Amino acid sequence: MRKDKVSEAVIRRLPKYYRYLMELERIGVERISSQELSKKMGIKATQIRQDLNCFGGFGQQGYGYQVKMLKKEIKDIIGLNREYRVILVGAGNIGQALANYIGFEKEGFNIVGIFDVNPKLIGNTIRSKTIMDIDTLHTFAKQNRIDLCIITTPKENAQQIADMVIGVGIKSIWNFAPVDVEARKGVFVENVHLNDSLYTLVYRINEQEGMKKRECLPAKGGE
Amino acid sequence: MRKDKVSEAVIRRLPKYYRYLMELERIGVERISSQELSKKMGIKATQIRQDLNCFGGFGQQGYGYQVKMLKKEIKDIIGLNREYRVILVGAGNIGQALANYIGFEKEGFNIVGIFDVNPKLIGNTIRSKTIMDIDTLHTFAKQNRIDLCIITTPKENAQQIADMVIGVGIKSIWNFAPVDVEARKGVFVENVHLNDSLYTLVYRINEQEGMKKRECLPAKGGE
DNA sequence: TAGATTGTTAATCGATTAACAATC
DNA sequence: TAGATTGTTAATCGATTAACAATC
Repeated sequence: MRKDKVSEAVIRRLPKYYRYLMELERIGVERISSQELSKKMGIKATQIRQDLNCFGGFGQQGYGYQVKMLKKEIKDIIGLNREYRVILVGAGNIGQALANYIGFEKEGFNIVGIFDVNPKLIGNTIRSKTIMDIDTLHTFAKQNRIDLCIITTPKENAQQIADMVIGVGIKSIWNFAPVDVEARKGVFVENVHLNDSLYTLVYRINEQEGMKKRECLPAKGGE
Repeated sequence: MRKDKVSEAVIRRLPKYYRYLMELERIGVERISSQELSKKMGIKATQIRQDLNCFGGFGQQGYGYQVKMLKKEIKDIIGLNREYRVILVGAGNIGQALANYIGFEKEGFNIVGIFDVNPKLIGNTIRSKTIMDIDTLHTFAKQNRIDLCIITTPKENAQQIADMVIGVGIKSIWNFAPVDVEARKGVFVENVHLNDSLYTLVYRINEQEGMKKRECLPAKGGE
């Protein structure tokens, strides 16, 4: 049965389920129990069942889950059963990489406009899409239905771009600039923060080394 | 006082603190209270104090925190007070974007080797670093001290590359391939999963729309 | 039917938040 | 000193996990 509110933690796990189910389907697995899936994914079976039951009872007692069906369900739940019209603002390193990445297109994300300020980039094409002058963004966004805006500008411009595209009615922003883009209620922002990701990794490296040197653990019994 | 174990949640917030403190220092703010910082960051003041006290008492009662000092402390805690020698495997779209991004270099991450299988890429240079044949990776990694390996290969090769670099003693992996790279204890892996990030964003878009259509909320009192 | 495995309730665990004494 | 704000303990909240009845 459906839960009244799906927690952030569950939402974050949905794409992971999708990923594993895609792979299982690809290698021809027909059914899987929460137990088996648990072992593969490294999370508890009971959590899997709990998570899935936020959206419906997709399994069958004594049998498990049909991989194909469950994958399809999760695909629908995430919203990958439709197409998305995407614009990308900032055609630098990361912008170009994302525009070139065909994985997104395969899942229904179509880049319909690429924008930049740099005159050297304007007019160039990425996968047959012309990079347009950022001054034309406002008009373009008004004239075309756009579902999602990717921001890959320097951090100084990110919020300004966000405000502008929100102003013309765009409801979701995938931000790669290293600032937290803010938006009014009803607009969805996902801040990626690659730096942060790297730093947590680096923290762990040093945490271990630090243990020895710093002796920061209050001795808690023997060991 | 230092906590015996710093939770994952706290670790994930450290780079965010660092980011905000960098900005505060840049714009010339000398001191800040947990209350003010709370407002800026959108997290509770009490959580900030709780978090910081995992590592030490950096504040002063009745005054707050010295921005410069606290930034320095967090920088040290994360481990950004030293240099890292990095190799990058997979010089495709994302690999090139990361190799070109100077932000990492500024924080002490030096790319000392770039590798690919593609003969068309091998020999090319990215920021004056030559792309080398992946067959030379094993020898290279043995002969050079390397702190971190960035994997930007297709998903099919990611685990294999990981196993190899772990085999020659590399202790941390920043993986961009859309699979969960596994590693033995003592090796740190950060799986980035850009797709997952996009999908959670997309989920939110549809969640809202879904509300109306599906009527999945059990009516809980009025409204 | 017997065996397996789900869906779901209840218990546990951990993280966030409130409250306040300590102290600058 | 009085006011401000930390550091820290205790309370709350939410997420994970265990347990088991339901059922295929």
